[in-house]
Amino acid sequence: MKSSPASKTELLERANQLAGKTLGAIAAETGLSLPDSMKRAKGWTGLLVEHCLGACAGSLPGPDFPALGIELKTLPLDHQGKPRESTYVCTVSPRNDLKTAWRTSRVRQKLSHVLWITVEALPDMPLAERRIGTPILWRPDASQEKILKSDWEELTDMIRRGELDKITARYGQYLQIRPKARNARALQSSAGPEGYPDMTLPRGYYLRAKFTRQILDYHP
Amino acid sequence: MKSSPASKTELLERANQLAGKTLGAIAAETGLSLPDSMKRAKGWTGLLVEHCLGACAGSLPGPDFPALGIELKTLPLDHQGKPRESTYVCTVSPRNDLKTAWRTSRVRQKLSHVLWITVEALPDMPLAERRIGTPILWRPDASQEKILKSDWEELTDMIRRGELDKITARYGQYLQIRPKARNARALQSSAGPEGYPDMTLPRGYYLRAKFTRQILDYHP
DNA sequence: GTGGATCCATGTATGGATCCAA
DNA sequence: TTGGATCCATACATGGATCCAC
Repeated sequence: MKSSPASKTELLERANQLAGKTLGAIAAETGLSLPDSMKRAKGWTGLLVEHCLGACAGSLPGPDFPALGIELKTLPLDHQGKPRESTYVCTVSPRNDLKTAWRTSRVRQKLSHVLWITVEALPDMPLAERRIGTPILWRPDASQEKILKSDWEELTDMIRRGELDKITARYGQYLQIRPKARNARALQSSAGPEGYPDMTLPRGYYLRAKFTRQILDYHP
Repeated sequence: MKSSPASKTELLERANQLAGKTLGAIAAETGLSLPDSMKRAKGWTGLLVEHCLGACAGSLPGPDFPALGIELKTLPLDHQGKPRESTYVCTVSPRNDLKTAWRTSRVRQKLSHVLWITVEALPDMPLAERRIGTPILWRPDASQEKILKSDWEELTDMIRRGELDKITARYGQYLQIRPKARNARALQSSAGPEGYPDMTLPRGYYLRAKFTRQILDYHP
């Protein structure tokens, strides 16, 4: 693990040094072993990139680069350079989310400043050959934030009305809520219609792929 | 792991079957491997006995035998048959402890009905040769509970006044508070003088050896 | 395409206690 | 003797995401 970058400039330098390299080459440099596939190592690329850039791995709940206020996200791309997957943002924490407004929400904090690291993710391409792309340092513009805020408020209102279990991934234009758990039987403490405790499936906030595609389109 | 005992009678039968056996013999029967010493396996005897009696290992926060409302504790004895160590009860949780009274406290719940399993624990005796003693099913009598309550209330009042960091193991006649952490640098969330969050060393409630000795004296 | 389901790593928290220096 | 320090196992929470049936 490298030390934390001292500045935005240093962070971008490191990220640019990764651009164009294959995961196999990076793994070899860092001494990490390459898994056979992502099936059993879904977060592997993210951990590898965190390691290379000196992010504070697994430290909660701040951004990956606390001194810079920047969050790191890897983004898997298809053969057209479009995102293949939605992007996980953070967990849904019904009690805490109801206590705050959009301005101070964890979703907004996480998304206020993001370093996107794109990675080739074609299903038939061996992991070792997949290449890192050009890094994108992004902040939401006014129109993007407006819609994110609207989505978040719609979802939070449903939670407030005790309708968490009615929320499906179909709500939200850019931001959606989907399961985020070990499996469908996992339960976490929640809040019922009138604030009473309840157990529900753990969920997370995700960015739809069509939204991250828009980000890429503005940073070609 | 055996199934849970269905009744107090069945639990006592199982405990009596362990009495007189050595840890080596029991480990062999259960297929568990005996550690070289307790230095690196401090809770080993407790886990072994839980296994043999069918306790719900590690399930929180109820008693070891939920259906019976009975807590299991092993008690290491010296060459005179006296307790060698204090007995851990439960962790100190400042916020929760302040919300409750003695009647509903976790300390009282844990101690309301205990099955004590004594074990020889002479320092020079090899682990494999140490023998389990006669089980003791115990409930605190009125005078014991009076003092436990008094100790708990004294300690809880100190926590309420924000004096958790001033509490040493010297307070309390039967019940004391001592560190319970990975090491002295470990920190956990606490509550400051006016309810503000604070970080302190994790601590636990313990029964002094002189108290458990009293229990043994009444059940010779 | 994508909504619902799932997988790994890691850090804490809790439950089982005993160690050891003064 | 014992107050303060420490050790192991296991479960849960969170952060990293991708899988895959429909």
